[in-house]
Amino acid sequence: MIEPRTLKGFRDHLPAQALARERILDVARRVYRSYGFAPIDTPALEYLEILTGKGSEETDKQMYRFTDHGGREVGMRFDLTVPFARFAAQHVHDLGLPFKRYHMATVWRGENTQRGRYREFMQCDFDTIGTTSPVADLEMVLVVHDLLAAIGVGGFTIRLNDRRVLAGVLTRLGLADRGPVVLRSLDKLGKATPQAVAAELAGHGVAPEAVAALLEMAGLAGPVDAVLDRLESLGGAVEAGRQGVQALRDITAGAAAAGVAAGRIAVDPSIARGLDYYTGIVLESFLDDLPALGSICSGGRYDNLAGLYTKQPLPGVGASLGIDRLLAGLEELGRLEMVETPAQVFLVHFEADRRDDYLRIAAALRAAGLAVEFFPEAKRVGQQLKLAAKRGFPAALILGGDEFAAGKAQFKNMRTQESVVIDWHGDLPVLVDAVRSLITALGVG
RNA sequence: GUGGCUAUAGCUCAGUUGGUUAGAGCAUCGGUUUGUGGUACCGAGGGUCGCGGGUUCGAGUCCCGUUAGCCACCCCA
Repeated sequence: MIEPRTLKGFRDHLPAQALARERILDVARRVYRSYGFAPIDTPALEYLEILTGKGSEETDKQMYRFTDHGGREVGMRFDLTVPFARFAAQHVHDLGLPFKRYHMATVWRGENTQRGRYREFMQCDFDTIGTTSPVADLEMVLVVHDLLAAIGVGGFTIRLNDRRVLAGVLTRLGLADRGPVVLRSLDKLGKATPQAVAAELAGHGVAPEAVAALLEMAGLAGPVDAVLDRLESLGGAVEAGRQGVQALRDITAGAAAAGVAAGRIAVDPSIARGLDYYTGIVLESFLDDLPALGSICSGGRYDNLAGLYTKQPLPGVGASLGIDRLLAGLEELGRLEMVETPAQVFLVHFEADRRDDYLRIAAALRAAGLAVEFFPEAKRVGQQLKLAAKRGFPAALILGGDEFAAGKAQFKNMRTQESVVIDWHGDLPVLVDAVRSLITALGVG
């Protein structure tokens, strides 16, 4: 016997999880489309040279790579941004600018696993390229907001920052050339204590007064306007800093104008984002009830997406929903509805010799847009209902010899165990209409 | 990739200083009930104690390795 098992960091998805996942994907698709983002897809496998060199050495090390049967060096995509850069460089002429796309697909990273961190996971990216308009930045924030609200994740906070604010403060502190190191340390705030981060900064040779200024900046919290005013005085003397603060003012004001509740958005100067290619606004979002999970949706603005593949400058802004991390979080919070069937009606197989009647009824219900499962065996009714209950069916339709004789049917609400008798006189459309309205009344139509 | 913790039935766990045929609850399946599920009663299946090696008269229990999970670093969704 071969032991059935899966690779470290790779998982099976059982119906309850897979249904929850598909539901979120449906919501994401709907929200992205509602802003005009169009779907694209790219291959899972690319030439190695396309994928390497864009990220850090770290990502190169984490990439799954091999030599294919034709002797080509290939790699599996580890995010959706790099393939999109290649895609954009290759197809700009057909796309026209600005171009908005969404891409929901699996990516692979050979790194160590942890809760909400796997080696195979799905990302749901959306980006707008070919425009530097602040409207596109604002739209990114709005999409993230609508997305998390529509998924129903509970309380969440979108944390905003702007790379230029950081740059301004760093320049004023004489640390402009130490950017990456300093930002990486500041990015740990929230996970590590301020003292630990201060010690780390000092270890990098940052002067004590600069450490104090950086920690004050990163620790700023509270009302958006107050934070922005303080940031202005910390880094506004430098042009980049001034621009960054202004951009954040624009976006927070625009979000409010678009109807986003004030508490959903915060300006958090400690948000730096590891990836170096962000140049303007950066964003991370957290579940209020599980901030330790990390960001479930992150993004930002970049100056030039595809510089490696084309001379045409392609600025853009976009974000990515980490659906697997989000699912891990929602499951931990007990906020996932664990239903094991996508169907609405369980049709009990009561009398074996009535098989064709059942098939006719099921077909008519399906034609009316209802999802119906017809049990394949004429087993005991109790057993069939037990299975239906376990699977989470909202309703069961029961027709035995008595019902057929009287031209009736039992519609059973599986949650309350209450039955309604439908009098359909053997007239199929009447039965279909009755079932459909009962399903609608249950709120699962 | 580095370090720490963990690993007994599908799940949650018990298992006395190493000592005979490894237990419980829940879940599953069958029956009480050839027409009605989450309760009750009866019964059944299911474990080479993650895997491999070592110490020992004897290992679920001790040691080493390995695989997987969790946590921290790193990085990130």
